[in-house]
Amino acid sequence: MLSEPTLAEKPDDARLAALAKALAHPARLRILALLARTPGCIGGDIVQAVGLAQSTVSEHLRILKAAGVIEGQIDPPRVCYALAPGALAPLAALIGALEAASSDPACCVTPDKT
Amino acid sequence: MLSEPTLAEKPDDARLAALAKALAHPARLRILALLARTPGCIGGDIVQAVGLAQSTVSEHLRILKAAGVIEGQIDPPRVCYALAPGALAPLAALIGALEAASSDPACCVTPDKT
DNA sequence: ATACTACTTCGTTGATCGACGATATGCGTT
DNA sequence: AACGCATATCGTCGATCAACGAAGTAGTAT
Repeated sequence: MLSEPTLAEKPDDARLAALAKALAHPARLRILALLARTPGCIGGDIVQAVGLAQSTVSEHLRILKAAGVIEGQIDPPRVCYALAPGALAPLAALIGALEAASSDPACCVTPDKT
Repeated sequence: MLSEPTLAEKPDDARLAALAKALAHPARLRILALLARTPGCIGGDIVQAVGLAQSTVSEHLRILKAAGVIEGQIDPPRVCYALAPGALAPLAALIGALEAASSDPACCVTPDKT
């Protein structure tokens, strides 16, 4: 008998949660904003702009790369980072759907008790 | 002398990061999806749909409320939950801007070395 | 008053995160 | 070969997260 899918049966949720987690730190948002206005940023420039230790920034960049949000092209000894096209589209679609649903005026209709 | 703002001087980043963090768990995404298609959900229904312990779901609901993503209307002894209109608009705007920037073909232009 | 329901909070546990300095790695230059 | 540069990784520490069962809280019904 088929039951309603549990949490573990919705891989999309885990993927979207991972995307959201990549954005869930101010430093990573700052890095993304920098890459948005300066395509092709060098790691050292990012370290300067963010104001954290080089190893910390490197870790944040690693997290963003692992989530597929940015790409890094090696130009030894530097790495040239850029936003990955379309990487956030699934999250954009999710949030768009939630925003559309939240505008529905039928929220919180309490059942008639008479 | 004014320097480039550091991380701590961009409160928007922290707020947007907090919004993203609220979405950074599959269970919370599942709850939001449920509320999107069933406005006005009772806590007990959410517990059944998510498949976690009641106290765990309560904690996730608390996190979503604290982030302002959902609202809860008390109808004793139940609570009626719904998506908060416009709560994710700032995150939608951020992601939209990043997506627009990532489509820019000027990515990773390496400086001419001659 | 008590009993029940639904939800919130607490305490615990193990896992994960984010900061850093120190160190390792890979590449190009000399 | 050695050196320098830029980046990646490691180890550590304190903080935070997410799961649970148990206990607490608030409102309603009897």
